[in-house]
Amino acid sequence: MNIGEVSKKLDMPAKTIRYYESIGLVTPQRSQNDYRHYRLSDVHKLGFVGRARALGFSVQDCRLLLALYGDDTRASADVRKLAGAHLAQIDAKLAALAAMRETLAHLVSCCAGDTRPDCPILEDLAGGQG
Amino acid sequence: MNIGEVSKKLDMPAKTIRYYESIGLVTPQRSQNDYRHYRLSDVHKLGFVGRARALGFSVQDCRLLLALYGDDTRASADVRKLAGAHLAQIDAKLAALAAMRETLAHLVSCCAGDTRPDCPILEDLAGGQG
DNA sequence: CCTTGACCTTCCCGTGGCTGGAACCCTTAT
DNA sequence: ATAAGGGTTCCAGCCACGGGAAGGTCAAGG
Repeated sequence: MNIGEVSKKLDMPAKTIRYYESIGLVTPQRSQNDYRHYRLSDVHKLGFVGRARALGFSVQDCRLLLALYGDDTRASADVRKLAGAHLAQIDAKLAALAAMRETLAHLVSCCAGDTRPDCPILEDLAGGQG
Repeated sequence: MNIGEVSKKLDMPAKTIRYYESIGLVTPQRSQNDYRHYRLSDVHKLGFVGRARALGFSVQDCRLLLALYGDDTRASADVRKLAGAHLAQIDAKLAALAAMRETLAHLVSCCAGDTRPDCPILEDLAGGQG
């Protein structure tokens, strides 16, 4: 398969696929005309990476996950540990975002939103906690 | 005030303060020795930006907010609109993150996490929905 | 045979919001 | 004289790509 076909099949930009090759994540063979030639196993790997990325794993994590996936002697504990760490990160991000959201929602609800200049949002940003 | 003093006072890296100058967000005067000299109003602006950033506003948004802040004839509706749009973005991010979290948490809970290689996390990443 | 158009290639720059580091200047104290 | 602790500039790098230029390749049609 050429890169365009893979791109369609996986709904993944060709640019992204080339990028993954450039960082040594999924390396296809080359045809005589120098076109990238993706075997089924390559396409499979790219799909794997795509799903892992959709779950928010970093590309580095994807590299590790791919290595674990290809290792028959892996311990599932290693995978779980990686995923658990990522989960913790997501939780932290969620907490931070939720806190932001609360503060911001409160400020927005306090703002009249009319033609007058008085605005508690700006006042809060200007004054800090005062 | 020199940059170091401002940095300490606002708990904001000097690098960041210089960056904000480089993009024309907060521009201090210069002393004779070419050191940046921050007046109270500059420090105030930087604090404003810091708090807006902590609420997740982009630097571009900060620029707009600063402009609104400095405009006596502003309408609070404009500020509210900006903040509301940002709030919607946060909500979208929260929803996406929460969905990720659910999927990932489920997978993690399904994984034995022992020395055996069998791992539903990898299976899911490999197989897609199958 | 030539062209058209769709594909592919490499390469370099830009994104956002900084951060790290090198190489150098200024001030003060010892 | 020198050392410490400010400050300055500029360049590079981070992450995970995306845009776009300049050019090679392939299949179909006139």
